[in-house]
Amino acid sequence: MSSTKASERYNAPVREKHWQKVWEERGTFRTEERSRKPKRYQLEMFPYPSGRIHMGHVRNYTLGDVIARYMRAKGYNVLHPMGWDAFGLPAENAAIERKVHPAKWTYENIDTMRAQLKAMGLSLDWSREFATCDPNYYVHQQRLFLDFLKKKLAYRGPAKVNWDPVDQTVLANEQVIDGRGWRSGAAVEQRELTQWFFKITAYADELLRALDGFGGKWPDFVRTQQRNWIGRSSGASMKFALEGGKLPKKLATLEVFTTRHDTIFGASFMAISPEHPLSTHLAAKNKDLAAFIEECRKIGTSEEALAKAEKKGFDTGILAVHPFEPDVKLPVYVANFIVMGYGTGAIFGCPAHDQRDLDFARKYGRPVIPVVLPPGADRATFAISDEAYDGDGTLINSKFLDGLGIEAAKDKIASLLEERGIGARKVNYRLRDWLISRQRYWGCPIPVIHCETDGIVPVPLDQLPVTLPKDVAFDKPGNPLDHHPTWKHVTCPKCGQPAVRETDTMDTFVDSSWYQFRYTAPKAKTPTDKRALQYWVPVDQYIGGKEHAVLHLLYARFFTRGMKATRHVAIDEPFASVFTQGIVVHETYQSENGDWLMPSEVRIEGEGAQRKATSIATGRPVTIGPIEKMSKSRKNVVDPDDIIAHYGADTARLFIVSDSPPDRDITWTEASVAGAGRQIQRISRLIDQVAERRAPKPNGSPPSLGPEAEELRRTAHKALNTVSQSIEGLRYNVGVAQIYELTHAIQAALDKSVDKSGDGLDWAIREAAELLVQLVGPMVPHLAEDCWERLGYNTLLADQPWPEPDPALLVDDQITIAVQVNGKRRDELIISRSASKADIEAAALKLESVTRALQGKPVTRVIVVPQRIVNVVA
RNA sequence: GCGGACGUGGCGGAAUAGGUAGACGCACAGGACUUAAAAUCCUGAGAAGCGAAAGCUUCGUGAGGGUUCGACUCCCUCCGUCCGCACCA
Repeated sequence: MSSTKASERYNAPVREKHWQKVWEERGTFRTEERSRKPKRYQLEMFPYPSGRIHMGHVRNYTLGDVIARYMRAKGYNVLHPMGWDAFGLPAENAAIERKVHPAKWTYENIDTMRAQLKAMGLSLDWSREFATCDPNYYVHQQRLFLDFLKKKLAYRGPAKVNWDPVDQTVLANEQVIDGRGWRSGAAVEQRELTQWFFKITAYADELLRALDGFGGKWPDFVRTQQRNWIGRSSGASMKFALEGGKLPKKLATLEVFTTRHDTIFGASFMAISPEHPLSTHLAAKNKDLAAFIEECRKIGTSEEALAKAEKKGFDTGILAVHPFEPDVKLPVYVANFIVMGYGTGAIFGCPAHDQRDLDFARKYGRPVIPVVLPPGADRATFAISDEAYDGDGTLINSKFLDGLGIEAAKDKIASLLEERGIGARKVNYRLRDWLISRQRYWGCPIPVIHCETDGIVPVPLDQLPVTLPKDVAFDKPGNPLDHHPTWKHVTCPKCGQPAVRETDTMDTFVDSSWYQFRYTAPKAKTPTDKRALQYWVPVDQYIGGKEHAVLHLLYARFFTRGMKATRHVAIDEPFASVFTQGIVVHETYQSENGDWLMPSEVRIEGEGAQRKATSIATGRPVTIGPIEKMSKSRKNVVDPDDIIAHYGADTARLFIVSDSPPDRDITWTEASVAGAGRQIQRISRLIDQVAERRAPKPNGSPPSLGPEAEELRRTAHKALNTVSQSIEGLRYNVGVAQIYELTHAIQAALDKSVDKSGDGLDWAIREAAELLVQLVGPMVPHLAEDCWERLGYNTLLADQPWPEPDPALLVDDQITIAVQVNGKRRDELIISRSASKADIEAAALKLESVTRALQGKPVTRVIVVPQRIVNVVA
C-alpha cells in the first residue's frame, strides 16, 4: 500500500479499551426508563460464577449482543441486562476443598467475570446487574415462595434421595459414581425424606398445550423434548383383586395404570415397584424380598440408571385375578424397572406387545400370548420371537375383543371397567412435581418455621429475608445450616414457643425461573413492578445452551404461571422466542503418560496426516485426540482473556459469528481465530484507504453513476439486505460471508479507479464503505466505531440508525438460469428477469449445448420455472 | 435403556415453498512485492477421466432403497456422532 497511514496496523486491544470507556462514559447502553420507542427485551442465560468466563459464555453473549446492537440501531429501546446465577454446589465444594467461604468465593468470581465480560464490549446495561445470592434478590424469592405456599403450589411430601452415609449428606446424581459417593467413596443408599415440592403437575396440560403456539419461535427439538418430558398419555386405571396371602384390606386390590388396556388378554404377569406399599408390606415378613428390594435401591435414583439396569424381578407368591377371566391368575413380581413415581407404580405385563415385558417374561418363563395381529399376518403362524410387536393390528386370542381394532378394543375395555367399577379412563403424565428441597448451605433459605404446636408456619413478610448465617463451618459432614449452633432456633411467630427454621434451601433452578422479570425492575420493593413488566415482558429473544431445553425452560414456564396465579405477573409465557446455541469444541491433547495438556501448552506442526504435536515444556510428542466439548477435565480450553489480550475482543466475536451457524457446535481452532484477526485488519486498512480518498459523503441522491459504480452499489445494498436478514434469523455466518464479499468489491473498486471523474465511483465507494462499517457494527463494534471516526464522523456509530437498502438495487434485470436436459445441467442462460415461459423455452431450445445433449431425440416435454430453471425432457 | 438432534471438498460451512451443489472463510499450491522473511495483494482448485487448448464426459451432499422432469432438500431402512434423562448449572 502506498500510504503510510493505510499500512498502520489496527491496535485492537488499545482501541477497544478506548471505545469501551467512551460507551461507558456516555451511558450509551443504558436502557431508557421512560421511552416512546418500541421495546425489545434481549436476554442471554446468565452465567454461574464458576471462576472465569469460558468460550461458551463468549459465544452466548456475542450472539445476543449482535441482536441487541442491531435492534438498538433499528430504533428499539433495548433491555439487555446481565447478572449472576450465584447459588450452587461448586461454591460449597470450594468451601470444603479450599476453606474459602462460599460468599467470598462467589463474589470474587463475579468480580473477575464481570471484568472479563466488560472486555468483550457487550452492549449491556450494567446498572441492572444483580446476583441471586444477594438477600436483596432472594428476599423476593422467599416472598414468592410464601405466596406459592398460600396457593398450595408449594407443599411437602416424601421423596427419595441419594444418601452418603459417610459424608452424612444428600448427593446429586452427578455426585454418585458407580453407586458410590464421589468424595467419600461410600456405597450410596436411598433414603426417603420429607421434601418441598412445587406443584408443576397442576399445569401439566397447560404447559403442554401452550407449546403448540411456539411454532417457529422456539426450536422444534425443545418443543418435542418438553412434550415428551411432560409425557401425557391417556389410558385406563384397572384394579386387580389379589389372592394368596393375608393382605390388609388396603393392599388386597392392586391398581395399575395402562395405555394398552386392549392387550389385557395377553397379560401374563403383574409387576410392582420395589417402593410400592405392597412390596414394603411383604418385605417385612420376607427376608429374601427385603434383600431384593435393598439391591434395587442400590441402582440409584436416576431414570437412566434404572433403565440401563438388567431387568430383574422377585416372585412374591401373590396372585392377581384377571378382571375378565376369573380363572386366570397372574403372579405378582416386584420388579426393578417399575418406577413408583409413574402411574400407580404397578403394571400388568403383556410380553407380546411390550419389549420390556417380553424381556422379563423370557427371563422368568412367563407365557407370551399375542393378542394383536399385524395387518396381513397369518393368525395361525404369527408368533413373537425376541421382538415385541407394538404396531397396529387386529385383536386375537381376546374373547369378546377378537376382530376389533386397537382403539375400539381400548374403548370397550374402558367402558366395561367403568361399568363394573374396577377401573376408569385416565390421563397420566410422566411429569413429576418439582422437588425443590436441597440440604445445602449455599442456596435460598425456604422461609418457614416448624413448630410443634402450629406445624408449618410461614415466616411473616416483615421478617423477610431469612438470610443465611455468615459463620458456617464446612468441616463437619451434613448440612451446615442444620448444625449451625443458633441459626435455626427461633420462636414460633404464632405461639411464641421455641421452634426451628426449615434448614432446606431451594434448588437453584428456582433462582433462574424468574430472574428475567426482576431485570425489568431490579430495585423494586416487591418482586416485580407492574408498570415495568407491562412495558418489557415477555423476553423477545432468549438465547442459551441446548442443555437447558427441558428443565430450566420448563421450570421458568411453570414459575411464570405460578407468579400469575399469585398476581406477580400478568402473562403465562416468559420467553416469546428461544434460541439454543451449539457448544464450543476443541481438539484434545495428551502427553505420553496420559496427562491432558492445554492447547497453549502444545506446539502443532505440519498438517493433515503429517500434523504433529509436541509439548512446549518438555519437547516430548503429544497425542492429538478427538474434538470434544471444552472442559476443564480434558484441559482443551482456550482462555478468552488470552484471545482478547492478543487479538482483541472483536476477533473473538468475529470468529464466533463467522463460519459456524449459531445453533451448531463450533470448533475452536487457532488458525480460524488468526483468520478472523486478519479480517479485522483487512477492514481497517480498507477504511483507511477510503478515508484517504476524501470522497464526498453520500448525502442526498447519488450523482450519475458509471456501470462499475452502479455494480458496487448493488453489491453493497444486497449485502445490507442479507446481513439484516441474517441477524434477524440468527444466521450470522451467512451475513458475514456477504460482508466479506462486500469488502472484496470495495477493494476491487478502489484498485480500479484512480483520478477518473464523472463515473461516480468515489461516491459509490464512500457509500459502500459506510454501509460496510455499519453492517459490521453489531459484530465487531469497536472496530466499527473506530472506522466510523476515521471516516470523519464525530458521532458514535452505536447511535446511528440502521441503514435501509434501496429496493431498486436489490433486483437484477438480467438473471442467469440453469438449462437442464433430462435433469442434468448442460448450460446456462442469461435472460431478462421478466422473460416469459415461452421466451425461456425458445431460448433454451436454441442452445447448441442442448441440441448436442439431445442427440437427436425428440423433445417430449419442457419444464420451465421462470427465474429458476428450464429442463428439457427427451 | 428411553427421548431428541446432527452428518455436504483437506477443514468450517453456503445452497431448503424440490430447481446451476460447494457461495464465503480456513488450510494448500503458484505468482507479485521484498536483499530476505513477515505482512499484504493476485490467481488456482470436489474427485476421476479425455483434450495442445478453449473445453468436454462421468461420479459426487454418512450408507442403501424409493417418489419426481429434477432430491443436500421429501419418504423408508441402516450406520456414526452429539445432547437430555428430574439434586451440575
